[in-house]
Amino acid sequence: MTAVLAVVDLVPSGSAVSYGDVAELLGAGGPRQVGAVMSHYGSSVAWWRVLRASGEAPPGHEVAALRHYMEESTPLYGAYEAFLRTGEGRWRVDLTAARWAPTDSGFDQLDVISDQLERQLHKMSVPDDEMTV
DNA sequence: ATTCTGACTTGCT
DNA sequence: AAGCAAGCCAGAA
Repeated sequence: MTAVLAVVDLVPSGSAVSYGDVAELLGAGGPRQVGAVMSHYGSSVAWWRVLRASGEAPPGHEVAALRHYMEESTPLYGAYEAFLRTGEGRWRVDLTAARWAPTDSGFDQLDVISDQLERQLHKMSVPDDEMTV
């Protein structure tokens, strides 16, 4: 799960990714797994930058998320202002515009993260004496 | 081992 | 646009 959180940390302010994107970048698991992690440990990171593929904020946190989106000027659709005031109306994050495209350094980070994850999955501990293969 | 559940997705009405 | 069914993956019961 630390892997998921690590990926979320990579997403810059003003942009976002879907649960599925994270799973893909991670090269393991699926959207539901990412969602599960976020629901339990998401509070320690910028959770609002991970949302449904449709652009809807995480269930039960739409108001808090919207405040963040407005602060970060994340691309939005619809009557979000009205929603903030009255709680009525539909709105979404414009993922086609906000979706994060990993930078070069970002890819490097992702490699490291997915490596660690895989190692963890295989439950393989690296012998401290020889790591050369 | 089997069944259930969910901050998910996609495709089809 | 909105609802539904089926896939999907892991962890919990």
